[in-house]
Amino acid sequence: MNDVLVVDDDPHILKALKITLHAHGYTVVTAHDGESALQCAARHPFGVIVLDLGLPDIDGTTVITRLRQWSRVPVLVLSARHGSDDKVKALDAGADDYVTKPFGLDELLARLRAVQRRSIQADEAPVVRTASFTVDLAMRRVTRNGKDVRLTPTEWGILEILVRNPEKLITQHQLLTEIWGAAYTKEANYLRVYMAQLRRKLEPEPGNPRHFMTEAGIGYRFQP
Amino acid sequence: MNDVLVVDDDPHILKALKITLHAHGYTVVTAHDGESALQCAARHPFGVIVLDLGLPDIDGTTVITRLRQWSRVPVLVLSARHGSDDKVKALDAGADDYVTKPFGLDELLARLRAVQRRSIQADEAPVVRTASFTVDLAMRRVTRNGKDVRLTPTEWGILEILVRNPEKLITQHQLLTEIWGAAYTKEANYLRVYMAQLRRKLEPEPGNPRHFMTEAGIGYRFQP
DNA sequence: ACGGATCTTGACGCCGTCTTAACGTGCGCG
DNA sequence: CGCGCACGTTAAGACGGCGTCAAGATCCGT
Repeated sequence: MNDVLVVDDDPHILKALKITLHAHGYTVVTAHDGESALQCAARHPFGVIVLDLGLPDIDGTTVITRLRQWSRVPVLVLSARHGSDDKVKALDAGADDYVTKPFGLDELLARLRAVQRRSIQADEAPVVRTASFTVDLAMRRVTRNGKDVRLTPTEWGILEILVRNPEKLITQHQLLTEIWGAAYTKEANYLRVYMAQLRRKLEPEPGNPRHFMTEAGIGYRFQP
Repeated sequence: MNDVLVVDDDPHILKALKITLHAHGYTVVTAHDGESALQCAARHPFGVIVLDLGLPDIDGTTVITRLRQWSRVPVLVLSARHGSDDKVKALDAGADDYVTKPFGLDELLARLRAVQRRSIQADEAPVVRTASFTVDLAMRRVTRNGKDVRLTPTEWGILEILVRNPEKLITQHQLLTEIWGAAYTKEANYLRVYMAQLRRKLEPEPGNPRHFMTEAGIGYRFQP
């Protein structure tokens, strides 16, 4: 859902936005008029659409209206016009935000984040599922076979770090400093104790871990 | 859900907004600083909050951050500062839109409509029922076995935050800062006293709580 | 000013969590 | 083959948080 569709008839702005957004981790698709923008949006589900109001073929507000007949994708409008009439029309047509040129790129990025955050919240909670248990980061809750699993604060701390970095190797040093503080980097024993408890509570076979893998001498890795 | 909370320290702007919004069908409540705004928001579910960044007591961005710890109500920020740094901070803290003064009233109204339209899907039932009691957030009333239960202001404050976030774990820190203020984050004792009172008034078995669960070392969770 | 409700504060026993240590196991390396 | 290292497992004691109660202190309406 990090795909963004940028619609503008000015090739310079288009190129600048494409480069900037790409540099910030977005996958960018561009369109230069309203019709192709609508077709693009219909063919591919974007996380957000950046739309210039001054398009050669159809009015930008019309684009929003037609888009809103079947899609709820967040739309951020760009415009050179400062007239509040245009803003009102675009927003009431279904736009989610409105930025007038010239604009700061960091402001645009912040508004993009704000607009996207809302649509994500409306859609789904940050939940991580595995074959044997489910972790709900927002609710701070772990479920296994439909039953809640009771975790102590330390257990949850470790689980959260691992689960937020799936497939990624987390060093013992990282875990120890994050949970206990920088003074405890030598207490690898703590990790062994708590990893054993986590596995006993969450793994189908605590002796043969499938989700909490240990990399000897380095750290641990969470496998969804 | 047409209630709007307007937060501004300038009484003239406050009055002007109140009149204008009221003329357009909104029910308006006003606050003149950050603390009272947060308390207002905790006691009454608003459809949208209009927040000026320049408040006398706490930074507007901080208000948003604290509000976002337990509420998803749409927030529209007003500010005299054109600097994009302020915009970025406010938006990333969780604001939904940002308008710089001076602004057109019709633009503000349009942005209000846009912000509210998005949150419609997320709107919540104002009354929460459990097996043993019923909470009406709008009426500020708790019923048990058909009888009204009398709650003190503090008891209600805690209950409301918990009930507005069903299933979700609320940290002691969140509760203490929202009810007593940021200076009381060490007084976990208060929570124990009031949780005991809430359970005595609402739980079938205060000793074996079924709805107000405590997560040792972290906080509390409301179970409908 | 008075009285009741509400909030603050302290003390106590209980229980869960953390810490720590000891022991067993598997693996690599000399 | 045996030694050492890292890891897994377990258990016991220390520690701190939690629930509970009750006694002041404070707020508020009459």
